[in-house]
Amino acid sequence: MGARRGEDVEVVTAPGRLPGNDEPAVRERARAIPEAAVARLAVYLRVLSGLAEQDVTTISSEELSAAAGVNSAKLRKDLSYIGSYGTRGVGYEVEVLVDQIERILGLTRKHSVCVVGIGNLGHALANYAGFPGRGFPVSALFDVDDDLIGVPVGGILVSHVDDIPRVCAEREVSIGVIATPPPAAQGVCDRLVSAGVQCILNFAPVVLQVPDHVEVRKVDLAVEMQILSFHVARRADEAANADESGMVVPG
Amino acid sequence: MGARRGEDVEVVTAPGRLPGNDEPAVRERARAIPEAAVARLAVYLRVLSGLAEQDVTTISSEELSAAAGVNSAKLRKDLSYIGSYGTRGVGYEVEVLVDQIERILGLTRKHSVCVVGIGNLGHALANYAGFPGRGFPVSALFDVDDDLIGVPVGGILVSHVDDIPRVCAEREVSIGVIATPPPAAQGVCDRLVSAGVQCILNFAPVVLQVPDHVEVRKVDLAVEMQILSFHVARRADEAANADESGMVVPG
DNA sequence: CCGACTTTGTGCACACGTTCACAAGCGCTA
DNA sequence: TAGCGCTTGTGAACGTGTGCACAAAGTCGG
Ligand SMILES: NC(=O)c1ccc[n+]([C@@H]2O[C@H](COP(=O)([O-])OP(=O)(O)OC[C@H]3O[C@@H](n4cnc5c(N)ncnc54)[C@H](O)[C@@H]3O)[C@@H](O)[C@H]2O)c1
Ligand SMILES: NC(=O)c1ccc[n+]([C@@H]2O[C@H](COP(=O)([O-])OP(=O)(O)OC[C@H]3O[C@@H](n4cnc5c(N)ncnc54)[C@H](O)[C@@H]3O)[C@@H](O)[C@H]2O)c1
Repeated sequence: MGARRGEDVEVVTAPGRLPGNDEPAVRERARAIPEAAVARLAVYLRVLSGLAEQDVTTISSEELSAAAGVNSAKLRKDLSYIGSYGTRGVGYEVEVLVDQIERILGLTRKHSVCVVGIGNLGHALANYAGFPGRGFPVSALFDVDDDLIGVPVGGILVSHVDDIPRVCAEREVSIGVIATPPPAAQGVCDRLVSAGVQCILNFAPVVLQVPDHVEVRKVDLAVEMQILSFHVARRADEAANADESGMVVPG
Repeated sequence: MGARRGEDVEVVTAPGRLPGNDEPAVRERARAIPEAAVARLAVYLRVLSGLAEQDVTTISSEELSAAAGVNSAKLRKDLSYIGSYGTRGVGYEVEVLVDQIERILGLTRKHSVCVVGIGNLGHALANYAGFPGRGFPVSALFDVDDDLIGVPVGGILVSHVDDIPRVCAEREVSIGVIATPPPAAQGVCDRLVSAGVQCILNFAPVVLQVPDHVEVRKVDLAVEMQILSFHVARRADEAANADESGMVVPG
């Protein structure tokens, strides 16, 4: 290994210098769980919760992976990131896995959520029973529309966006959901950040600029649609190519 | 190159044998665009459309990448997958890029969308102006609730799920959006698939089983929240570790 | 107590995706 | 036309994620 090519220019990776760069994700501790694995753990957790309700007490990696729609080796590797809680020759205890995944995902602590922008989407989110049911109580709603302020939606009164700092502090909001029109999103984001919210879920189709310590995830339906569209197009292309090149003309 | 290690076991990649395996994604043609790049192309497209409206005619990879929130090298590589449409020393013509990305994403063709499950979320989706605005006209709505059948939502009458085959064929639906309660999702999915829908966007928190030729994307808000929760927890852990190990106790 | 059988946990190789760094190419100026 | 400065396009290194295949470790029947 090493100097395979003759012109290695002493790549030293600039030890600890790097000015204001992007911080890919993890640097310090090597024992980090891959982001992709975290997303899957959340899925396993949902499947396992369902199984627990059906009084299933034990499950093998093969069965669980089928239910979660993944490869069984991947499932075992994912679970290995959080520890060794299986019994060889038997499988995993459902309850143990639920507890351990919840621990790793930080679900032992409740995370209060606020929704900003109580329009079509905001209403649906505020009324969604799936959040509180999974440890994410919606505890504050915000909008700028005077007709909405003070109105109860899903059992919670809508506050004015100007009150974000106070209300978020009082109700210990740790996750902010942005469901405003695109032009308002960055402004709302800035307010949330200065109110101390460190996690943001953004539905507005804009790229948010945030400081390094804030985690943003976005849900962009148009992008999802376009990815689907791409696959349709690619498939059509392949079919066309197959017709042209490979296929023997019948007759 | 070649036999670096002493025990090369003649890895021949089993020429064309592979029985009924999973087909990871692409195999045949090497000139495939990475999935991750496709998602970003959709984002670039949105940014570029905004620029075009502001009469920006030319943009460099540096500027565009900043606006899209990615590394400029990544942006250039992404664009290189679709061809060479830049001018060295100058940058890219906005209009050209828009056209080319739309071509690759298959957006030259309109993709009719249907929404199944017109509850809280389904209403929001049916009323969402962002879909038709981006080439995805919502052309059919379905539910099982008799009180909803025949009612107009967002200008379209709600049909009964039993009519999925007929209505989807008539209106040439190519993308199905599932917004039903979780237990109904798989059934709805099966109906859509047998009606010939090949792309599905699923909001119900369940793992859908579909044939190989159907493309499914899921939007799972609880999973998104849990990923955010994980990062909060990890951050808290790191802080605690830093306190314990490294930091000098003051005083 | 042993040996057969089952399933986990993981080392390893490969595939995919990201980033760097720079030659190639273009426009502009003299 | 030659030279200069700028930006693209990409080869190659690197890092991350995936999947195979198997040893390790357990259960269970005899
Ligand atoms: N409706 C959908 O199904 C859907 C789907 C995908 C994405 N989105 C995105 O979600 C966002 C909301 O969509 P919608 O359909 O609910 O829009 P909407 O117009 O129905 O609601 C927007 C709400 O935000 C409020 N608002 C405006 N400016 C604000 C500000 N500065 N601070 C706080 N609140 C403010 C408005 O008063 C309104 O109540 C948009 O960005 C949209 O692109 C919506
Ligand atoms: N509301 C949200 O913000 C939100 C967020 C994330 C995920 N989801 C998920 O989206 C789905 C819908 O959520 P919602 O809040 O709109 O629920 P909802 O109960 O308001 O609406 C569900 C609708 O589906 C219809 N339906 C039931 N069975 C059906 C069937 N077999 N075929 C067709 N339609 C059927 C019902 O009549 C109802 O109109 C759920 O799976 C939910 O978990 C919702």
